[in-house]
Amino acid sequence: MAAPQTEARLLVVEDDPNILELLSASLRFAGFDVSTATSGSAAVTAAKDRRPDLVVLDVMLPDLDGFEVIRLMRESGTRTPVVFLTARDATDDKIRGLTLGGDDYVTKPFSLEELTARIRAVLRRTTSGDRSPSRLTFADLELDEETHEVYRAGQRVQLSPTEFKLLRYLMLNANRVLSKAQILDHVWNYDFRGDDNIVESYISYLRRKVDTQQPRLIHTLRGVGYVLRKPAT
Amino acid sequence: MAAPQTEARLLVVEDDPNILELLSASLRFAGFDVSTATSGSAAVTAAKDRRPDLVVLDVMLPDLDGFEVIRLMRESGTRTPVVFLTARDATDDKIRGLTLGGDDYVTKPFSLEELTARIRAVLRRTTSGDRSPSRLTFADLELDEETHEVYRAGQRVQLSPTEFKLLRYLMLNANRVLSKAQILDHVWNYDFRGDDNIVESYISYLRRKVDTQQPRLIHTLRGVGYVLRKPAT
DNA sequence: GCTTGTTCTCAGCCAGTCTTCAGGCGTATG
DNA sequence: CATACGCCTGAAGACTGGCTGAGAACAAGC
Repeated sequence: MAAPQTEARLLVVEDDPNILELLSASLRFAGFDVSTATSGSAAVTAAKDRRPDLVVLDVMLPDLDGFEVIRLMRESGTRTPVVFLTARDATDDKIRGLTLGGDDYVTKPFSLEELTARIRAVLRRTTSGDRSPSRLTFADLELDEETHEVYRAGQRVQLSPTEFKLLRYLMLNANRVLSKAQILDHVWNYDFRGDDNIVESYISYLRRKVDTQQPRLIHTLRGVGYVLRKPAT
Repeated sequence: MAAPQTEARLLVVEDDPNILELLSASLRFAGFDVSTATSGSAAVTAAKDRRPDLVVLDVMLPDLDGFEVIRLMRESGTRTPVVFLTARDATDDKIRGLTLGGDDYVTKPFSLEELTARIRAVLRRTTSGDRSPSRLTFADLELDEETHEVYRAGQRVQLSPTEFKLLRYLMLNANRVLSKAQILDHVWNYDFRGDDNIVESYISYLRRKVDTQQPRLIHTLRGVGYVLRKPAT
């Protein structure tokens, strides 16, 4: 994935080895410079040593919880932004107010699209003083990551959350062929256990909503995948 | 086969001796430097010792499964890309997330063409940052491995998946005479039990689609095989 | 609670694709 | 020159991948 924030340094803190592997593999592949820690105390040390631009932090850790980790990091003067990973139910008071400091959180199970979008958004806010585009464009398609508004040829189009995530993923990877497996891996939650056909369904929905007019932008490559691109290239 | 990634070092991990033999022989012939392992634990050791550029890894192994192998390899710091071999049906839990780190998978039974194409694609993506050509050319033939687009003399030509694989195989082996048996072995799935005649059929289809104009590039050597080459040689 | 929108599954359908078969043609060989 | 063999190709039928409508399952808001 051609992430705009290429080379930003992330510290990923997560004790479940499977999820840690999932995260670090995909964030690295997305162009981030990733280091990892599997406990709260290791995280505090790593943050001091490596000075990451952003921390991805599971709130449930074996030793300290995520909020403790942040407090310790802040006490040593670091003002690193954080994206928290929390369980679905966590209506915890603690989660509240997280977004106040420019931080954000994502609930498990998340999709990688979701997480990387949040990371990008937080980095956008905190680095380079707010002055970066939250708007993706491709041909006459426009997608605003902040407001979740989508326009085709200037016309506003209403998308459901999944449709939006799928379109964003296609736009971030415009002109790149994406297999159904890749789309499933990135756009759907990591615990989704269904078949490929759901991708076909959502591609179908998207086409109906954003690709009814010429020129067609969403193309099927039979046996290979889908690609967003201008025809006749 | 004149693979672009000649000399890349592969580690092939597969417990079925027949398939292992098939794979290592043909990948060696394709120009890769191949070492092998027949169990998960042997694979981990071999990866540490030999530092391959890519691992071809059966997910069904007698001792550890493929995912365990990867995790152990990653824990010892290796960031080697992987192409997994999986059973067709395996919509299995585990298969999800495989494409996240730039890795890929091929379902059994595959064709060798399929597998080497995936290996090349993964190496292309992971080594030397993405911008290497996915385009094969021979004379006025162009074939894009990523988008599956084919041009003859600048004209776009539509090919079916099998036609595409056959042409790619011919192009990768331009100027080399290929017997029908060879073509069958490389382009068709290894469990294909059919007649040579299907190769003739597909050569015929290909000629109709990409070889209608002068100079003719696909030549028959009666009793021997086929060859892609410029005439008057 | 109910309503509304959304997610996901399922099954039917269609176009395109794969595979087989058989007849015809050309070339090599006696 | 006759024959056999290899190759080419049209036709036909089976099969498959992808698209979509219908609806069940679920969640969110009222």
